[in-house]
Amino acid sequence: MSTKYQENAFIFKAFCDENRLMILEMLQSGEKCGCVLLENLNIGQSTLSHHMKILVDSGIVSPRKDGKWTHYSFSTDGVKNAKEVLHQLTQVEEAIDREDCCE
Amino acid sequence: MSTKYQENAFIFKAFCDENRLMILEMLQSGEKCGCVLLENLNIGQSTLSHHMKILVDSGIVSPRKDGKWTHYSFSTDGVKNAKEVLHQLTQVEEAIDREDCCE
DNA sequence: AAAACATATTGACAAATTTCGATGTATTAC
DNA sequence: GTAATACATCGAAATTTGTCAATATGTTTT
Repeated sequence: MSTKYQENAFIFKAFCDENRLMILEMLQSGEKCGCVLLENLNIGQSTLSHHMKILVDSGIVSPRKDGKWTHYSFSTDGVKNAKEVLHQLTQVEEAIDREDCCE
Repeated sequence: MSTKYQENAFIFKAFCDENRLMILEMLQSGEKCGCVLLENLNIGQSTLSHHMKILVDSGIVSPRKDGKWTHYSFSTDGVKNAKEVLHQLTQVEEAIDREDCCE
């Protein structure tokens, strides 16, 4: 089991690493297979595999298996969800004349 | 110097830790000073200070110094910026009949 | 001025994350 | 069927991050 805090933190880990952001940038121009992503990054194949797992597990990216290739693209739902969660995490309640602490 | 990737990754680190998400949740009901935040978390004071530094440096939270207290609240601009960056990171270009790699 | 309080900083340690090289498993090409 | 390709998994090393206790700094209270 995991708390909602852990679950939400997990989503944003997708955006917390330089190489993952480069990967996402590449996916902006459409679906890409791992081998193409690898060509444009200075990391090893196993490291790419690790990052793709994080991106897929976060829900931001979807894999499409096709023979020996795996094609990755943005998950519309995952992205929408991340935006909703970000909005929810940062929204401020109506000011109901609440008091702060110490003064 | 730092790359845009590092800068953007840095913003989202604010949302990648369980305790920081709890802190943000507390700030939803309005400005809070460190001592109040500390009361509601199971971490030491120096650890809170560390997390607040990350939140402030990410731009999501603003500090307001008032005597011996520091009051923290959401930064409207910082939150807006994070949302914009998330949108930009995840937007897919128009399908310009681009080719994928291998098949 | 002394004591108490709020917060920041430092140094050390533990835990998590990133990375690599080696190896395993499919699938495709010859 | 053998070789080559794409990707996953494993184990280990390196790095980063979260945490604490101790200490320092500044403010308020008495």
